[in-house]
Amino acid sequence: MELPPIVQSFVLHFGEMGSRWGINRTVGQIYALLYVSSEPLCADQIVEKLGISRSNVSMSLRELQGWNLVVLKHLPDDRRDFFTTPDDIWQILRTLAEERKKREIDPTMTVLREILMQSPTGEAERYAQDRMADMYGLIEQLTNWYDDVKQLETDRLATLLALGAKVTRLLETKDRIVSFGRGRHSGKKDGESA
Amino acid sequence: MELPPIVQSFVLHFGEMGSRWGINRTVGQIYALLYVSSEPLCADQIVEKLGISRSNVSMSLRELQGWNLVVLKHLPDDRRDFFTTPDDIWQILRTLAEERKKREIDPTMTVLREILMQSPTGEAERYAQDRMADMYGLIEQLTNWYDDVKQLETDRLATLLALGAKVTRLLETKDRIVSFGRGRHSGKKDGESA
DNA sequence: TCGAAGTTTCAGTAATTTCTGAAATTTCAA
DNA sequence: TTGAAATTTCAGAAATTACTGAAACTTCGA
Repeated sequence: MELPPIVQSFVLHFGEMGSRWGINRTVGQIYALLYVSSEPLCADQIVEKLGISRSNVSMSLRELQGWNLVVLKHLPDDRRDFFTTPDDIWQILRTLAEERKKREIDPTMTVLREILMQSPTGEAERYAQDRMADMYGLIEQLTNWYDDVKQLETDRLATLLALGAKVTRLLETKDRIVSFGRGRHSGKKDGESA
Repeated sequence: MELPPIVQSFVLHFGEMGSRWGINRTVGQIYALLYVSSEPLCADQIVEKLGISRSNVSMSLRELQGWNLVVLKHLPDDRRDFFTTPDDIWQILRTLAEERKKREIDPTMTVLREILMQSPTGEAERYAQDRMADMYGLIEQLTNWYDDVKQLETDRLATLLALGAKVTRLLETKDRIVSFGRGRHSGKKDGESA
């Protein structure tokens, strides 16, 4: 592997973390390399920089394309494919969230839906189904929130993030204003500060 | 495996999904089984229900304890450990978020911090470091938000979720009120509706 | 202290996943 | 068409991860 030390640490780390993130070492390394490269790279350049086989690079790039995490570029008068990652890191985040949801959550929701359609035959099944319904409900709340928030433009999303838990204070303010306008007070207590 | 069909589908699904979720098949199956069981189970009961070796159960339970995903219970006059999952599914969600952050994000932030402390020696390194700084900054925003909202009580968190992107409309309302109070108008356009 | 019940450890094996090199396929200019 | 460049496929090898059974350990009552 022939890389500047800074880049090398980053690439090796992504390789090691790969398994925790649901991708394999090579895929992680290639992604890291593309992410920190200012110019798009072709497969043979990746082979050279990472010291892995051509076929492994080919398969890993295919997998990254499956995740929509890489962008193809072409140079004039050059048949080779060149690869980069999107410049906009928020876009990368959105893609990652979408793809992980697709792989890690959607299949479970499908299975839960199927199971919840069946009628339980005994007490144990009834209890199990109730628990699964709880799980289904919670995930549904989370994914509804996600579907809602993912539509936001980046700067609004950033505002929302920066606000964090303070939003609840805002909510209380609104409650007060609204109930004042309606001539009555909400029952909520209101003691929190900074 | 001797289980009601509904429970069996659920358990097998969790086993299959395990690899995508960063746990192995057995760990996934055991967790699923405990989650849908109304009573705590001891290791031998798990062996029997899932048809796997005693030692595998022991190691997998240990791993689940490492994730803080199981609760130990004891019966009077019985030395055996019995295991369950917490009843409160929001608590499970919090634990899961915390542990995944610890395993999937924190190590990367440590590596990024270390790399960003070094001085780049050339143009390529400089570019790479800038990209890493972008990544660091984004993850920092996300984790700050997370640290903030994880403090919320469950019902407030649920309110926040239900609100979703509508929060931005609330923000605009507040902007209007505040700027009205200060005797001037914000520059933001305001055309969005339901 | 003994021994029975329960649990964990660990070396070896099984299963799975990743990676490679060689062969096959695609693409495109001449 | 032909063939050179680029890419993909895939069977098997290599590496990694998961699982088991046997032995070791722990706990606690008698």
